[in-house]
Amino acid sequence: MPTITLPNGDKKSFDKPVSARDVAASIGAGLAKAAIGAKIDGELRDLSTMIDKDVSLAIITAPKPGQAASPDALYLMRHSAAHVMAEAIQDVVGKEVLLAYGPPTDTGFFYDMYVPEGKKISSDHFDAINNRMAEIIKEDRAFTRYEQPGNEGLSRLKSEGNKYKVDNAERAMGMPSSVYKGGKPAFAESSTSSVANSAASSLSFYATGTPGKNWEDLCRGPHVPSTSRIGAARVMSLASAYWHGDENSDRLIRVYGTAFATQAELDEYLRQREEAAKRDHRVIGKNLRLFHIDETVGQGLILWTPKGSIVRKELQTFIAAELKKQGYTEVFTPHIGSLDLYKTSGHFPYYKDSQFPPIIERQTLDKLCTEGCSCADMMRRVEGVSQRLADGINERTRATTIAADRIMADDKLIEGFMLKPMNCPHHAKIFGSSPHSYRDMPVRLAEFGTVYRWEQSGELNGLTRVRGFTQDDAHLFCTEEQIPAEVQGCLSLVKTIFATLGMKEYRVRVGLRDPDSSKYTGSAESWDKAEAACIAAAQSLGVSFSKEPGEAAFYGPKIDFVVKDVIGREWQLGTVQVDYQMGNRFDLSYIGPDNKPHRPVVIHRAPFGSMERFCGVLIEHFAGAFPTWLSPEQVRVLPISEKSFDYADKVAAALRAADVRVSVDSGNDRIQAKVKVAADDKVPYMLIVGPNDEATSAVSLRIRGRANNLGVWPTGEFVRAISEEIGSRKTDYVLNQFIVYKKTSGGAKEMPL
RNA sequence: GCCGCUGUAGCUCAGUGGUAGAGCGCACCCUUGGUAAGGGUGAGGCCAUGGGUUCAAUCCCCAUCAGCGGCUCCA
Repeated sequence: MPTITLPNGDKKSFDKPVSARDVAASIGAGLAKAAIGAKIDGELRDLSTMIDKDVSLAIITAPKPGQAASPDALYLMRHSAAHVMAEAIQDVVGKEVLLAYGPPTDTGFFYDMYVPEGKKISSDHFDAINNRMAEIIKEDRAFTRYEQPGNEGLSRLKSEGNKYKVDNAERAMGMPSSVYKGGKPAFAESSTSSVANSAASSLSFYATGTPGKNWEDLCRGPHVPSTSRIGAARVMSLASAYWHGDENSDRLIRVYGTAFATQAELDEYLRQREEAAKRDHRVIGKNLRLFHIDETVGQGLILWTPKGSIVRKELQTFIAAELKKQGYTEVFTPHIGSLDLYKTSGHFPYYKDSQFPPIIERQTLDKLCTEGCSCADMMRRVEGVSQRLADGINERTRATTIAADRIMADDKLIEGFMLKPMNCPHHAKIFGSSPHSYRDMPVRLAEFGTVYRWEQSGELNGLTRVRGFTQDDAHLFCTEEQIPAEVQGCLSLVKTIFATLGMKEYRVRVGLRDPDSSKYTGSAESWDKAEAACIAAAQSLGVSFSKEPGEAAFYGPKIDFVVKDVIGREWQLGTVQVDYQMGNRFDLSYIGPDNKPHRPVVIHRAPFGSMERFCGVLIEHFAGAFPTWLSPEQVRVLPISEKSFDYADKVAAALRAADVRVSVDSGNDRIQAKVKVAADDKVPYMLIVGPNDEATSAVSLRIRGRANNLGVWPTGEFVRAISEEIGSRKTDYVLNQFIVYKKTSGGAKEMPL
């Protein structure tokens, strides 16, 4: 006698077990028709799932025309599409392809498969696979679930000779894998891949059609009722992946695909991908000559060309001005620091894998050579030192105070320098170089500081993942009471800058400590206060934020910024981190009202991450069409013919005098070609000048992407308007002024209001 | 770092076991023009680097480097 509670609170009672489909039908024929799955007590299940006890139930429906599919609906469709794709691949490429693991993802799904020697999947197969998928979807075969007792199912899988499925089954049944020998945690532990319920005394299979007759797969489900409910699906790309993500294990082919409720949505998704590809900052950066990466200089090292340098510098000037308003003081520090410094800070040897190796002093090198120390010896020595220091630091981090000199005295075998991986040690030394009273706090030291990190070569990517980058860094040395206000200040800075750049959508993640872990330094009481401050600050922003326990650094809670660009992609930028540890490591203090020394808390903050990444994100956000104040070239004057070159120069000189970045296209192309080129170069304003304009001391205005051939406007007025737009970092100001001008005046000779 | 794909003119890309082509860009000439490409001529390449196979390699094989797509990683 199950009683079923619906999402609106209604209850329905039945006198015998019913399927979710039956419940949908009892509510309405329309709902039953639209239903593709069910959420039973919060868990996504097949529509055919039988219900024999009291539960809460939500029917998952295919979206109505024009409506977006729910995440649950997409999940069902994509998980089902993975089966369809796998079947299609086995039809097209061969049954020898062994299936491993095929879950849905955020944007689609993939299926990892083992392709035996002699067989190959390539993009040449995509058309055939897509066609076969379309056929299967059209055949509208039912996804039919059936269960087999665990041992029976297992021996069946073993007889089929697919060790990957055997492994999945064994894991699902809570058994140690008899086939996978790797040491890494299994991906099969995630809920999407488990093929049985937690009890797992039986295994579930899904036939795409009739069991024993049609294609089948070991699978936990759930699925849509039948293949036609998938809507539209498509194979997207190939990549390699390892079994269990373990590089010592079998190499599998990962075939990516995606599915949507309708072909129109799939087409739209593909269109968006094209749009995103067009915005690729690496492509735009090359076309617009914004930056250059030269393999002779080194991977992941950015050469900022003149145009890109303007964008970066303008951005930096803007951020610096905001920092000044907030009471920051600017400092400069060198790009390297001695190893001792990083032993104190813990960077060496803690993070040695993500840093460039030490720069050894000539004296030390000479000494080592004289001793007959080979490179291998030296590496071992560095490793040995590293290990001992790491062990020592590990032990000591539990103590509330670590005397810097104790760590520094630990080992003098290796002396030298490191390219700095962070700016904080230098800043801590600046703070520590003079006495501080509580009356001076907080001390806010800001630096656009360049740091170097050893990113794995496969991670490097344009401007967004590099080995040398300049952080918009600052360290706020403050009292514990000042934490909330300082964190708040960091967030308001971010808000101002995002607002100016038109990045309206962003969210923050507040990383909190894992309550069950003891790896954190500092007292529970301090943590509570700092976490509360971070949460309160995030709340006050008025944007969405999430609390993420376990995501804090070991030395304090943090706030991460994730910004959404105009086409909806998210980018992780910078962080604000509260640090209780650094004051101890560097033995920093300020004198409190009690005339005794106190430890300052340090807030690290680089809200935009790095200038490199932020510029990369901005290039994609604006698709290279920067607002006027950021544009490398703000105005291009296009003379109609040689006759107007002198006048064009005069116009350009007037703009230049007003600090506008302007150039003159004095090529001998026709005006059409000059307009085309200026548009390709994404110059915000084109001033077309010919004899007519010269006669009236005017310019013919054309605005990038907004309006063509706006007609004439007095030169002086344009200079005034664009100066206003640039000075206030606005967009559209010139256009708006022009519209006002056109409305209120009859022609070019009159002045606008 | 691992796997796969790629590397030909400044850029985007064709192409061939007998040492190379297009379009754009660049230079020059004609054209002197009114809002998204006027016409012509020309310069420009050790075909990523190093080995090998071959009478002969840009092409086939191996290695290296770099880029791309993934995986893993990101204090």
